[in-house]
Amino acid sequence: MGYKVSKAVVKRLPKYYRYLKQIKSKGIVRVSSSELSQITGLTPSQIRQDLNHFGGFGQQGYGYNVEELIGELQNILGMTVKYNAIILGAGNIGQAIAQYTGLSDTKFNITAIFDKSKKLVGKKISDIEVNPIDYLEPYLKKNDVHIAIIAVPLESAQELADICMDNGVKGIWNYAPLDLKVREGVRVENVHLDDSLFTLTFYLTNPWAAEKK
Amino acid sequence: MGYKVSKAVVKRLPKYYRYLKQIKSKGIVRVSSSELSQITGLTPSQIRQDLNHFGGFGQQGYGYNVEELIGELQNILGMTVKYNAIILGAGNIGQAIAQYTGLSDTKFNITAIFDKSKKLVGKKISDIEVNPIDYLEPYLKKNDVHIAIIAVPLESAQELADICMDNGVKGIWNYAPLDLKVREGVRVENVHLDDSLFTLTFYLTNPWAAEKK
DNA sequence: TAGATTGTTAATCGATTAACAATC
DNA sequence: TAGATTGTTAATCGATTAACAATC
Repeated sequence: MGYKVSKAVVKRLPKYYRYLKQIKSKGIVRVSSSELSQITGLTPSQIRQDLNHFGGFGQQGYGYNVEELIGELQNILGMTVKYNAIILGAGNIGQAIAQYTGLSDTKFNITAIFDKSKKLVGKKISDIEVNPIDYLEPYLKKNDVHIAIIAVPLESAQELADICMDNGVKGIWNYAPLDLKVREGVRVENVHLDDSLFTLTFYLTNPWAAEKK
Repeated sequence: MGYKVSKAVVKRLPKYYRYLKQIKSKGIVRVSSSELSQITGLTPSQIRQDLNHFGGFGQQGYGYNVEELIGELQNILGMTVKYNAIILGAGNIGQAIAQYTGLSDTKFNITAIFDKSKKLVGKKISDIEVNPIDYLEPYLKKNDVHIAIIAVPLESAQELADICMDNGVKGIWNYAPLDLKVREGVRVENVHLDDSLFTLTFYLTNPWAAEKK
């Protein structure tokens, strides 16, 4: 703890969390790295290595306490921190995110939604009213917003991201199909849906390329 | 061509495609690996290595012809192959995918949408009528469906995926927050939205972990 | 032709896996 | 205590980067 962690490790953490929750729902109290290996498909070594980046959560001869490990992962993943987020773009994607209920064991908090379309402004999406996009900047100045979720078309994405970054936003969850340019200290996570589809059609088209693992 | 390609390489291909389209729209005709390096942030070496998995598309002393390389990437990524896809789940995510216009330079083709909710059945989403989920199996038997897009809740995802795989579907684009179990020869691409969000909150919560690259 | 830039091999770096001593 | 399983170091594997000869 306190040193760099490779992106490969970070991307596996939510996966551990997901499987542990599943295990817990079956009433299982303890789990070993080799049991986790069987259900996740990762190696026991890798699982132990990954977790040990953040602390020794296991116990020799016993394994890991499921509930305890879930708690640790919630801390590690920032699920216990209150983050205020706003959604830019109230189209299907924006609405889907606003209505997504899977974040209920999280302190993640959507405080406002903005859209430029007059048709959508004023509409309520899971109890949050859609604001005109002009209100974005004043809103950011008045409120403490940590994360901006960008669900607008390609054209306006960078411009809106800039406004957010100019006003203290430190994390961007980007659904627009481009790589946003961000300043030092700001973190972007991209959800490039079409990239993902193309990797699928790639493998269907080139079965010979079939990945080693 | 004809041997295994690592997943890391495959994931960069759509990125190349995206940047090349952008370059082309600026009227640029040729590009070198070092120019591509500057705009993508990847190294020239890596770009040349990646492309050479699929053929020698460049020319010494010249670089790459932008339009030609775009064409090659379209072939490689399967954009020139006609794939029939169906969407399972007509909620926000399903609708967003059905309405997404970014696939226009693709032969990718959404032929049907299914949902279990009576409220949605019969509704038209970009000219495609939503069918009841019971029609899924007969539809698959009658039509040639290559890809199933799973945009249903966690609970029904695996069951529906099984029906699809039993009836010839070879690719699954999965939006449900679980890792689907698939049989030999079937390819899944997961879009785990919450995993993505958690990697974002992870970095905001643990700035010391800030990724090397 | 000379200059530029590729394609490709070799060197380096980092991530995964294996092994094992520590210990519950 | 004996058995199990971790935490952690060492070995292996694979991916990235560097270098350079081939060639347009």
